[in-house]
Amino acid sequence: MDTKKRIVIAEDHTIVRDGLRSLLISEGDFNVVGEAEDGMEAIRCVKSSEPDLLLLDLNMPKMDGISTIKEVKKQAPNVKILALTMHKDEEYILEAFRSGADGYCIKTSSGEEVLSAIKIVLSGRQFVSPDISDKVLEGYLEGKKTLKKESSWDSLTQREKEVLKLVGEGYQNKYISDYLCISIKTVEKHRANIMEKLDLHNASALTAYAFEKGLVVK
Amino acid sequence: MDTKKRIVIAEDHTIVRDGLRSLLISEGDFNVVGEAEDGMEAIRCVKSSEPDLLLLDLNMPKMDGISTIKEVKKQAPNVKILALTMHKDEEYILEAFRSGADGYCIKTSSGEEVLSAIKIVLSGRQFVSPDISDKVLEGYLEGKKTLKKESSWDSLTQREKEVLKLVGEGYQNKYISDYLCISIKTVEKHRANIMEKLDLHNASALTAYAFEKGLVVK
DNA sequence: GTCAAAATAGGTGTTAGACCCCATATCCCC
DNA sequence: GGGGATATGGGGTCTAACACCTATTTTGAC
Repeated sequence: MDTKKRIVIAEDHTIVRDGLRSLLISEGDFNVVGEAEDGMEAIRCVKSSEPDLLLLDLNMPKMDGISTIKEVKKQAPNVKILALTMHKDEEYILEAFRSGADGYCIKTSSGEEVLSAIKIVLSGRQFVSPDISDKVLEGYLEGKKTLKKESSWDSLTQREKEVLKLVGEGYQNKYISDYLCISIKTVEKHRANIMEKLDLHNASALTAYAFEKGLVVK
Repeated sequence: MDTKKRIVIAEDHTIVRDGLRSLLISEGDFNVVGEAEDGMEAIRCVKSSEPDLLLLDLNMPKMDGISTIKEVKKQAPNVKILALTMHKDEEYILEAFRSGADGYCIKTSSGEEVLSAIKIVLSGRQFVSPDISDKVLEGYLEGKKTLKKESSWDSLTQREKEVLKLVGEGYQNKYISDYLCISIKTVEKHRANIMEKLDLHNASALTAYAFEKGLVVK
């Protein structure tokens, strides 16, 4: 009889997937019973493989990570989900947990950390990368503040998004004020509000954010 | 006596790095003698560890992959370099090879493929992922087209690209000057030169350009 | 060995933007 | 009608960024 825990890996980058598999297998207690390259496939794979745990990269094509979590938990509530993200998506932590994730590792997590995260999650507890646990704790305690941050994008008003897009495209306040037919001071004010909401502090960072959010198309 | 080949892994995502290490070690013929989280560190690490091969992720913070390849090959010409990329940087294949890369794997490569790529490169031959080899061949044949492509981009010097990447990541001149161990005036000068060459006139525009060129990874 | 390009760095300004303060008009919601 | 969010503007200060000037050292090509 095999008491090894059954795991499905959902990760679109083959190299990374192979690396994760090697990591899990070398540990000894795990069996990789399925692999998926996008969210859809992950859902099908969980259905057919009936794993104990799904190791899920949140940044995959065809289906966003949050939706995938929700769908998996709906179809197979007993499958534990450890979310993994290679990018700067700390904002989605709360959303991931609310959607049903049991653990959350980020890009700075070590392989060792992922392994222990898997064990913790399989034991029924929750896991968050130490690097970000403070943030989440804050969020649970304070409630509003981090909730706002997590949905920081949603907290922006239409006008602010409009200004942000123009900033992201490299225009100066003077040009933006002319373009929108408002005072420079108003543009500056919008900018200040955006920066406060997003916790950013210079024009380059704003531009980078606009690109990350897909507000500016390259 | 240990005849295992010495390898340095340069990859900023710890999870991926750990996965790659596990993959290499499980194969049996390789020793991971050093690891780096950005280009600078990779260069230092190659210097001190004297590996047979550098497994180099091209998308890392603080220094672009091409510059890293050039610098490594300059300081240690005998070290083989297998470039690895998680993103859609097929455009840079030619530039990578021209800069001194010995092999090129993309995100769709399997662990197995990376292992065999390493062996091929160590044996003195070149390797390109089958998925893209056609493109490269085309590029070699047509020649000019791929080279001409981005004139203003090509007019930038290596140092300028390096500075541009840091600017694009949202760092200020002061930080950049400290990081590169040069005067803030020099950074300003580079910035001015870049802006003149690209006909851009503020930090946001520079950041936007860096993103468009894929210099900054989101 | 010469010459051009690249990288380095300093001086002296101007200006755009970040960070404070403040006020007003509109709108929607309870 | 009061309260909150939104959009609009103005005051000021201070610093990073930018422009334009100079000059040295290093590097590589010819």
